[in-house]
Amino acid sequence: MQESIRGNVRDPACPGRQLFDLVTARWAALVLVDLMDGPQRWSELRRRAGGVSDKMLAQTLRDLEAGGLITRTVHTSRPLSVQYALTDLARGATAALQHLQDWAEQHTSDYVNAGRRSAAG
Amino acid sequence: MQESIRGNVRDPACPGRQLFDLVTARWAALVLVDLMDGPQRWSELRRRAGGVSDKMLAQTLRDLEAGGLITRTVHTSRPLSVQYALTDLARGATAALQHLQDWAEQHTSDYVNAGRRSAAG
DNA sequence: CCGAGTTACTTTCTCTTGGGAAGTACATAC
DNA sequence: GTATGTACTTCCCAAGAGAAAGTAACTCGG
Repeated sequence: MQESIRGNVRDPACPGRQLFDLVTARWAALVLVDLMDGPQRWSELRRRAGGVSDKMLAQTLRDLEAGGLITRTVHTSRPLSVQYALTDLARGATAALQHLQDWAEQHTSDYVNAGRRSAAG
Repeated sequence: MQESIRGNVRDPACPGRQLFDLVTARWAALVLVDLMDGPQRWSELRRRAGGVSDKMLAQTLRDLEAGGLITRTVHTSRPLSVQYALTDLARGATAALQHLQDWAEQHTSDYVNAGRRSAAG
């Protein structure tokens, strides 16, 4: 059994905060949710994340792997492919991230309307 | 009744994606969860966010207000105080963000251990 | 009235970060 | 040899983030 060390997200020096920053990072959040549909390759992730650059995808993937949230598997097949998959550790985070995405998609209209408050009355 | 326009977080041009980026922004996520405990003042938020600079807090707060996620109320009392509070729109997001923070705090040990994989065997 | 302190920001300066695009390595197809 | 495809890496430059000082309105003390 693991020690029940509870991190503190409010403390910038706590690793728990780093973990929080890691999963809420600009591209990490998108990538993690994409991976909920199953393991995926570089090119798939790049397409689905929508707007990510090669450089940022590589960096995001490496950070996520270093943090133990995803695994990287190289398949030395003919054109060479690499698969990325979620670890068990990541599951809880992706669930919350998925809720956040659903919320954002469902409330898109409210958000757009909030930006036009001056024209509302 | 609102139109049921569902945003698409994968599309970088969709306002739903902007909304997602807004709530997952570095400091916005911390501030939104802090505000779940009730309306708070500038100095409170600054203390609780842990490590945010004045500039970034101001910018985060303004972005959040512009997006309709928080309200800003000025109390022209003696030393001057400004209170920030969540809007109804923000509620769904803060709930998910809270889950994410809880997850990060609960799995801090796992994260720390993942970073030491080379010493594990 | 003058200076010090408080709160809520704004501005400036500088260093880090992020995006775009080209380059690399390996293999296939022609 | 040239073009295509996958999975990255490197370089350059502009946007962004942090530190710290400055600002504005008001109060207290002398």
